[in-house]
Amino acid sequence: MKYHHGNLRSELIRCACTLCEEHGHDKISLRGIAKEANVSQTAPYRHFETKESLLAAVAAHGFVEMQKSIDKIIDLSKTNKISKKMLIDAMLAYLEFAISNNNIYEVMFGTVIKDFRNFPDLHDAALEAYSSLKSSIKRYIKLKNDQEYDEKCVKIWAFLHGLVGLNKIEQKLEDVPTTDGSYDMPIDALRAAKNNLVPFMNSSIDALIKS
Amino acid sequence: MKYHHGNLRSELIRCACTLCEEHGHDKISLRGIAKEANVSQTAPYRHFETKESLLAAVAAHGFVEMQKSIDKIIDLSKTNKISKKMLIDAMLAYLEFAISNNNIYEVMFGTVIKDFRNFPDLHDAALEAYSSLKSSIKRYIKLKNDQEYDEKCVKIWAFLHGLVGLNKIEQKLEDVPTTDGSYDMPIDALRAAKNNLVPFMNSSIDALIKS
DNA sequence: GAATTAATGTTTACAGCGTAAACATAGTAC
DNA sequence: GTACTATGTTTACGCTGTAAACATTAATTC
Repeated sequence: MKYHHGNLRSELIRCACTLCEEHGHDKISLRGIAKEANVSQTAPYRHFETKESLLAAVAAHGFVEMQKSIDKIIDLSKTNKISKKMLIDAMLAYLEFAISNNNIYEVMFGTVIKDFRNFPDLHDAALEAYSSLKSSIKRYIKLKNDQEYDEKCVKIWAFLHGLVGLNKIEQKLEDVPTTDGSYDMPIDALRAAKNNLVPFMNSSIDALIKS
Repeated sequence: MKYHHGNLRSELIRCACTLCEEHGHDKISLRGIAKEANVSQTAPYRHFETKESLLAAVAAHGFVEMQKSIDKIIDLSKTNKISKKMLIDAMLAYLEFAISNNNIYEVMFGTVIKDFRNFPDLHDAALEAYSSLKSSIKRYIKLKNDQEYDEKCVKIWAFLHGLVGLNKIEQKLEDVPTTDGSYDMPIDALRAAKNNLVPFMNSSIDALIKS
């Protein structure tokens, strides 16, 4: 094994992403990540000031990947109108990413990273995500002014982000018969929503945009 | 100082709530909580199996308090119809609680507690919160069947929960002029929403209920 | 009411953590 | 080739969650 790794920085991010998604950010250690990358325990400190800083890189990577998976549906380089189906599909892609990258989504939106201003890459990636949501809506519907687009963006993003959160809750409450023997209402309700996600999203998004 | 504390369990929960809200769940230690309660470092283990278990008690307490602050607006012991203003006020109370008890809300809805099934009190308190939201909506509007109420509940709860999440994001992106010198769009949008929260909520909740 | 047991406290101990400091090696600039 | 810088390793420290052994008090049994 040679003394210098050569590409340790990106290797650490890669390992951190893998381990984070597998075990959750609160269950992984810098030491574990270093071991995974086959370097000494303190090697990461040549590339990241703190653990938070490495997790910020994980979060930034997450925003970029999320963007990519949405871009597969809506080509952001174009400006032509998009259909409602396409918009809904993009929102579904958001949910799909959030749920199948649960633990990384947690790093992106949770309390691990206190202040994005300390991590310009992350800050930029997060803003990029917002502005692409906005331009999608602009291509879907004609509204009065920029402020109105922002308002719809906030409503829709909040709704999507909230659904992700509720999905996590569902998993925590899962499958416990209540004292009277029946199952829990919120779980059934969430399941029903998930099983009919397309019509569920269709009605909600439409309502929010027109509200 | 006497050897036995007498009421250590509830005192620990109280201290944990205070410290958690002040510093965040990831910045507090069992040892610190024990010190705050003037007992030895391992005394908490006579009342809580793990740190997670103590935080579960904090979360359960949070759900109960949240409920209380909503009950101040909607008296759950009654069943008469409620006005739209009252419903909106209850939602605002939810947001108010979530934001002014930021760090405890994080414990209630975050990833700290993996599985509510391990903590029956917490599990019950969380279900209670859902069912009171549902009964509020039932008293506000007449819908076809129970399933329809559940669907609206999920939509509204997701929306509220998402707004709380976005509010946290706003704080993390705060006040950074972008490269072209202007300020960030999502922040402005979120601020605008907060400054006009009542009409913002009015239109959104209405749209979701009717969607 | 004394003896036994259970509940609840303390002390000690351990491995794992983030990270600081000192040192080692390898690549780069002159 | 020599100095400098970047990037790696070793060692060390104080803090953490928590297990185990021990101490004290309260409750139960006879």
